[in-house]
Amino acid sequence: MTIFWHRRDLRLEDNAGLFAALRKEDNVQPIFIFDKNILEDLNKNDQRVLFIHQYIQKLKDEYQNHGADLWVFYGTPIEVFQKLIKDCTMEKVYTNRDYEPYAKSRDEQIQKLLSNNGIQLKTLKDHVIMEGNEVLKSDDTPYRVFTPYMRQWKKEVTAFHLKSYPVKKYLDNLHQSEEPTALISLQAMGFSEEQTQDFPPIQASDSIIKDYEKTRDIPSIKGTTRMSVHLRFGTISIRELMRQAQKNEKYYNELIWRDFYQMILYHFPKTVDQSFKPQYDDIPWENKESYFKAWCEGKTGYPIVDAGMRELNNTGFMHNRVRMIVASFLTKHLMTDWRLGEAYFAEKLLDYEMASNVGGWQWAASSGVDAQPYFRVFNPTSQQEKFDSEFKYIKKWVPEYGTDKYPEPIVEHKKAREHAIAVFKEALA
DNA sequence: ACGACATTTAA
DNA sequence: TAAATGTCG
Repeated sequence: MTIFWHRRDLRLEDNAGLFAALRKEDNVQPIFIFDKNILEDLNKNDQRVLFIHQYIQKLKDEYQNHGADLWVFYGTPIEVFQKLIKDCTMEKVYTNRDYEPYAKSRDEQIQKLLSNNGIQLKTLKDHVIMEGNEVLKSDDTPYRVFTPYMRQWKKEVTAFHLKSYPVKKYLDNLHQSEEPTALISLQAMGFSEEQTQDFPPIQASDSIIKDYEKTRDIPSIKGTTRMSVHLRFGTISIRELMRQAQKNEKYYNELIWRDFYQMILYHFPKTVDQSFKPQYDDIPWENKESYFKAWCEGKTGYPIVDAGMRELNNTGFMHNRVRMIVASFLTKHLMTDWRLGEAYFAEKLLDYEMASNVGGWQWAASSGVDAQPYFRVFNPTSQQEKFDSEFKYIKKWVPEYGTDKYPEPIVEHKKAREHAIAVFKEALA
């Protein structure tokens, strides 16, 4: 028997690792593990667990339509594989590569366990178009600036990189099972079954892609594809989306940003909690609790910031333009450590992707790769005038804006800006 | 038996 | 896309 291990690739179609397993082996048994190491740190109403559970059910149904079954486990990966090694005879395990620090160490451990038992672990590229070491500078070191990276990426990409893996042709090689196993319930894992947030459909709208550059920065309209959560959990294939994105270069480039940040996290895993530019770890963040609380609750007195934070708190999503505004506000106006903001997003965002989130926060804090310079501070008022001039987005999330119930600004823009620039300048001198 | 061209395949 | 394989006169 050959095991195929689903992780952040919760789909049958155009799945690199599943394709490789099915083409080269027969008797392929797919599995998924609800990983206790990850789940134990989450709130019990975490909507991501619900999202995964729903798509696992769908995957299981799809496998069953082909006479097979998805085995779903609840435990740590090590425990689960120890049990699998005991219970069935397997020669190989296939899976798709994951570039996050936890995933890398988990996979190293599993590889050791397997090889001690004479089992091979085969990993494939699936989550990105170009992997960490595929697009390098001429001196073979990784790019640190997006634009030259993107140029080189485009030079190297071929139609073949974007081609779908025809998994369907080989589904006969799935291990056939007469009676399907039950799917563990959310309740049994200590999670709520109540869906309080909407999950976007797996469908990038063609009209959104076509008009992307005209509408993507306006948070009051549906101008972005909302594919992030599906890319995060692999319910859509990046290759398929990239092919669609070819219709609009701006959108296509945004997806290259995703490869870029995945590549950066792969090469520089320390950036998860350390500044990419080390001197930025000397910045004396003020981390004033009342400011952070006001930011989290959307009560800063800056309506575009507050609207964003309330959208996040209510829906698990925030429009990308507004993510940049609130991140700049927290790190610069409120002089709060970007790690606190990053952690808050990590807790709240349905589409949370470590590589992009860390990259984005370090960009805002000016500490990252290709970051904005520290003296450039978003002006929340002019951002609002530019991107929500009619207060549509603000009115939706901050209905009391303009009444006496709405708070006064907790900091004054000009003073906060000058203060931040002075502190950054001194710390970096 | 050969080159020109078409089709398939690779991961 | 580029290499390998297939088809045809």
